[in-house]
Amino acid sequence: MQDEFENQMRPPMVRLLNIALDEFAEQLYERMSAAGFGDIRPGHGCVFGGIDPDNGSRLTELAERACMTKQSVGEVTSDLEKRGYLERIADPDDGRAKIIRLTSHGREAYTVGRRLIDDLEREWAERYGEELIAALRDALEAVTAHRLDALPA
Amino acid sequence: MQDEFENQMRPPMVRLLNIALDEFAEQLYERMSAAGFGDIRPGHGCVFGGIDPDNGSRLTELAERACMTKQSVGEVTSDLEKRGYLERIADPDDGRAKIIRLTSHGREAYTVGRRLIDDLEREWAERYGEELIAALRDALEAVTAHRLDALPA
DNA sequence: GAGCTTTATAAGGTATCCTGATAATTCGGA
DNA sequence: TCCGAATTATCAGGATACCTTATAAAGCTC
Repeated sequence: MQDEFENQMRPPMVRLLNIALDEFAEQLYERMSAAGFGDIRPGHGCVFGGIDPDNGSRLTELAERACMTKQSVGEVTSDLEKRGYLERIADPDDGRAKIIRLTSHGREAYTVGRRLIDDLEREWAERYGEELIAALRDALEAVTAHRLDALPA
Repeated sequence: MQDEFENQMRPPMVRLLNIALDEFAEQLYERMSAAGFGDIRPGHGCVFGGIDPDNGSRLTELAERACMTKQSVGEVTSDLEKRGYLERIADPDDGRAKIIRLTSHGREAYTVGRRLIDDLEREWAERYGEELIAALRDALEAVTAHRLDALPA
């Protein structure tokens, strides 16, 4: 009863998550743009987030890691290929498959992106407190653990 | 240096936020559907999240609270109106404006939605620990505070 | 009352996902 | 060894959730 009353005027969790994500993403893509990668958009994350930066990955792998359909990831892949971030090469071990690999430009974007994400997280820690951001991380990892575990290496 | 090494293999914050939001939203809309509101979609949140359930609100208010354009919120409003959740009535105090009000069906969806969100948050607390979810809430509120503060009552 | 602002809407476009269908290749068992 | 089933990628079309630009009507200020 008192719990309901307490919660009544606090913003719902789904809204907080939404705003926090939006905030982080906004800052990230602003900096990506400033770093010369203005054509990288959130939707490209399903590739950059799952690709093996050294050996490349197959479309099926990327789709599975991103929890998306192969068609969707394929579309994003074509877009990034068109923009010069990726290349598709035939898989020598499987005639059906292709290996999606970062070009040198793609590798650059990948590296810069990772660094910007780390930067942002560090800045959040400085701004809001190390402990608070560590707690945020821990909580998010706990809440998403079963999803992350279900993913392949 | 060691910090970079520690972070290296942990999932990036933006991904964690993405998955957590997706997880919460998925469960919420699943239950909304089970409760008979299967036609309520995430995009409708900009109205339900900002509307005054008693007296209704103007489009401009809803757009400002949702940080969206009036056109976008207007589109969502028309959709919800078509589905019987809302009605638009002329504002007696301003000939330009219309008041967007919940119908009885809309009020039902609103109430059920709020309860389901509270339910979910309570279940998360039971599953992952009261303290962890409280910490998650606190951290998210801290990180989003400046955005929430910028909003009107 | 003229000019600016505010309210809502119309029209059209972009981004990010989806489902269903298709073609090529590989694999596994009779 | 060959045939059917599974796997890989892709094509085509659609749904959703936003956006920008332009318009119309009403209010506000001087």
